[in-house]
Amino acid sequence: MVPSRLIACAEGTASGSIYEILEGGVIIFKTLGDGRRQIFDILGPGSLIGNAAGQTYNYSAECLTKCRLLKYSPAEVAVSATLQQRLSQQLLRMIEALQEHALLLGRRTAMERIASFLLALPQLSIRLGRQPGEGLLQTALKQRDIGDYLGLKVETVSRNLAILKRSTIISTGKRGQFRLLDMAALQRMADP
Amino acid sequence: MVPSRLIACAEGTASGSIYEILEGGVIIFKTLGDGRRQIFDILGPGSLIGNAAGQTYNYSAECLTKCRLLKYSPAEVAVSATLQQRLSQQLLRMIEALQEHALLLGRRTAMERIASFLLALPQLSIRLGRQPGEGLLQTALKQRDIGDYLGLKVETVSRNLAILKRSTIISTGKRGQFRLLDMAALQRMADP
DNA sequence: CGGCAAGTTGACCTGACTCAAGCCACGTGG
DNA sequence: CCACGTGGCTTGAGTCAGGTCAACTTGCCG
Repeated sequence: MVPSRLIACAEGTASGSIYEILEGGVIIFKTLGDGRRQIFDILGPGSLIGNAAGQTYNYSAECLTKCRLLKYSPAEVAVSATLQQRLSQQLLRMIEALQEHALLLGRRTAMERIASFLLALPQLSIRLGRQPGEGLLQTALKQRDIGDYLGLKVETVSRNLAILKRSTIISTGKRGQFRLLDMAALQRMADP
Repeated sequence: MVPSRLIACAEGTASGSIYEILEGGVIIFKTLGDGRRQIFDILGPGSLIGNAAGQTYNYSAECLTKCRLLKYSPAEVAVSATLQQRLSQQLLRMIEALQEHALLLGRRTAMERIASFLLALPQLSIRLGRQPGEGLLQTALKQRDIGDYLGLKVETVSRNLAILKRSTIISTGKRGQFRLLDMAALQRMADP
């Protein structure tokens, strides 16, 4: 068991072992030379990180919060049928998510992206941890992270959230807390 | 063996069987309600289409040109170890490609996208079929397709290609033919 | 209470989109 | 073989969504 705070694995690192998230949230991303960052997946407890077959990590992973990871060695992976089963299931889920995300990044407007994100929050929130209360969604993502996930700048995220708040489609509590007041409206804004 | 011209499988169609491309090129994409289209992969001979384990196709595939496909039934897939091996290899390749593509769509400028695309053309061109001559790259993609692949409009693609031509970094022949004259410059433009 | 990181807001800028017109390549039929 | 039609490419002018820059506020921790 590996308790970890920050970088789980850097781009280009030799792989083979995989990690299971026991607690906490992890973001999967790539960075460009000049610091531009694109997050393409957000994982929670139960998810596996690292490609068993692959030779090197082609991406970076970082814990959003303190989290507990369980490490499986290549040898362990090789003999465990259930582990392999889970890995390939997760691969499929990841492909599906990435395809949807590519559509979002390539073809949706800022507001459509924000609305999609908010609609996806409930599942994400569940995956990432405790909900603090009825309908109140908690996320460890900072607005910069949300921006890097949606291919937008912080200011754009903040502005669009402000618009949604002003039209009482959502409301916000403390840091990273959202409440979806009008799902139908969000749905309408997310999908043309 | 299934000779096919157009739609290979529509979004939401029940799956189970997979296809191998014997000849021709296939694009993998999703479309938004109002027609916005995002292409996320371009496949050539040797590639497999369709997720074996999945229940439904969550994307569309379309032949770029006349092409020949080989169909495997779910039963065939179930018993063939080599087929399963190839499938999971391709899954990994696809994830890697999708991640790189998400970075491109979310964080790169139009010119960076075009340059990246041109640099990737040689492999793509090989995958998709014959090269007509020394250094001359042929693609069945129309500029609209390139745009839909890179998350850009046709006009933007055309304009940026024009800039590259004017600076003699590339030259173009007939429909869909490119010649890369200054790879180093492209490299510089693609990666910051 | 102080200090710092995160979020908000305004003013301005610009890269990519939109709209529109014209051009070119290619296939078809006379 | 050429005239014509059509779909794809090019180019210009103008617009606008989202980025940039900068100041200010808020929340969070000691």
